[in-house]
Amino acid sequence: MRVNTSTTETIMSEAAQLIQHDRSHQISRDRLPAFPSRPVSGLPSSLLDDTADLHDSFMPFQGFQSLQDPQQRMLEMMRTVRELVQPASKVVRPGDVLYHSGLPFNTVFLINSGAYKLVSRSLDGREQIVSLKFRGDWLGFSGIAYGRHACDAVAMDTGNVSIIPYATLLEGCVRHPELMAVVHEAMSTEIRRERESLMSVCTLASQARVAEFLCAWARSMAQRGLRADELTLRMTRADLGNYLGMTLETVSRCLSRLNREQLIRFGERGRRQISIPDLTRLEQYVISGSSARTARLQ
Amino acid sequence: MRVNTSTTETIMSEAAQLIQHDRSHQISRDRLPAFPSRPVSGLPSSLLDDTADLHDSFMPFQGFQSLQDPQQRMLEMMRTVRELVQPASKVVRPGDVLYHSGLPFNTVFLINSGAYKLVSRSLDGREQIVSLKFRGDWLGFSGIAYGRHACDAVAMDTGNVSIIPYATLLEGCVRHPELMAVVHEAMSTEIRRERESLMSVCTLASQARVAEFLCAWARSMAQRGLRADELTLRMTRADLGNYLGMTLETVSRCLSRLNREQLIRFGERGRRQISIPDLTRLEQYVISGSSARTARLQ
DNA sequence: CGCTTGATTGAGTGCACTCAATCGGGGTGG
DNA sequence: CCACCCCGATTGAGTGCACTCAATCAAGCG
Repeated sequence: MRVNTSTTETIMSEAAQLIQHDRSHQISRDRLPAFPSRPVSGLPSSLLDDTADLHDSFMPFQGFQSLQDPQQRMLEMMRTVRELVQPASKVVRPGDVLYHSGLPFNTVFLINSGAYKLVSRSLDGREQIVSLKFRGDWLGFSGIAYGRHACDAVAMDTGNVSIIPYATLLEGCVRHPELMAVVHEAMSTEIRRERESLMSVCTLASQARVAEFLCAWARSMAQRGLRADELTLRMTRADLGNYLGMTLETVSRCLSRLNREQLIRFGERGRRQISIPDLTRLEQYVISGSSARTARLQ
Repeated sequence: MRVNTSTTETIMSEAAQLIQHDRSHQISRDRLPAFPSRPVSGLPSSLLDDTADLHDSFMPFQGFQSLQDPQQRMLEMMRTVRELVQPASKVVRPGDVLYHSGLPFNTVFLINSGAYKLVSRSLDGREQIVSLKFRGDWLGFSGIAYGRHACDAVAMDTGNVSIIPYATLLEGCVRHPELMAVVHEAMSTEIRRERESLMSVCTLASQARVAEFLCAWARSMAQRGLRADELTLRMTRADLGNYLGMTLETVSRCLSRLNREQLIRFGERGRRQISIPDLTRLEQYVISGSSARTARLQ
């Protein structure tokens, strides 16, 4: 990524920010293979031993961790919230803004349907899409910290969100520990995803980044029980490029190349519709295409 | 990346500015000026009105938001945790690993001193430093989501951490809502910082990225009451490059160039020690050097 | 029909990468 | 003590990927 230092006169090009592939989509951590046991180096073993046996004792709080199917878990989570909080809900249309960066924070949202983008702004006007959110995701957590929202939340499609005043949520958490577990889990998931985005942006070449983005979107859809082989992107190339940390031209070129290489296919209803004939092959491409773009550790 | 300073609303950028800059370090949100009221466009006003009056009612839960001085707030937060959880603590030495990615999650840590890096690994072996943590930061939140840690936490220096079994923390949160507020705030802060990192990587040219990293580190130190004009980086150029999404050679070149341009100065005790004669000037450089690297939105 | 917005593609350039050599400090052993 | 080595850091030379600029095309709309 290179930046261009031109003067500030252009328009809003600040976007470039992000990249990552799955930024806002789930990672299939569940598919994590049995983790190779690795010696815990450099750490007094007592540190880990101290707490190792607590695993069971805290399970009751873990909420939905025990459920295997992620989709089931999500539904369970949403049902829990509906029952314990009984939130109002709201229909949103494309372009609607749920909250603005800088405005006082007092509400979070749980997405029932639709697709949303979170846009951060820097002082000097750069804009960055920092996350994409879908059904089952929460909106607004980043505003807790300083009592003001940290970004804009913009609907990219018609959808529906539950409106949950933060005060109500906190009260619910106090009364119902299982709700607190749900909230913690959701925030933890959000932290994880941001990091995956960062990793994508930092370690993948542009075409692999686009490919991973598509993989992540597909997995995200699959996890929500939707079609994973026919994606309908609800974003312009500019949005995509901003999110992925590259220019819109590069996005376009990468998609064309992926199409040429048969890894994806454009749909009949415009080039925002993308079908993935073989997700495994696309995922394989990401791995093989992951060039060591950045400094190797160690 | 270039930003385009066109008509974009300067209003928000003020706020954004307070937010941004600092990747893994706290931002002083408290300095936020009275926020200019701005019409909330695109959203049915009822949506916001519904909850607007709740602001006061949830203040009691806000914990330390009302305290003005961030450093005071941090101390208050740490005192609260110590009182309500009474955690054990542990000394760590450079290279010690607090937890490994993939291992079962059951403990979080609160940093009393030292510097730590969080390293994520992808399935295909890529490694990425996703975050740097210091006194007052928490370690381990990302493990809540799937019951397994999402990254390695490695000490970069001698330090001390409080060991807090997650079960204990949850129990404490149930009993003491103010502790829950602290935890939520900490997680929210973590989400914010990850996003700031992403924005840096996506929108800044390499040299500005290095400069911003130094600014953030300096602010972070200042906020913790430490010297902000004499930084002692505890990382190799490779670590730095990995964190910033560039090669170690590029990091080296950027630092040399910043030194040549008098924006920084190398210390006597090696080139990992960096002094910043004029932080404001360095911050100015970041802003002016932020070219529109990526697709502009809209 | 012209205008606008989004997407694609081409041509050319430059920034950040790769490869590689050199330098310096800290530790070890002859 | 010095020679040696290893590791981290710096610097140079050259290359290539992703950027900028720009033209073209398609679709939607007044």
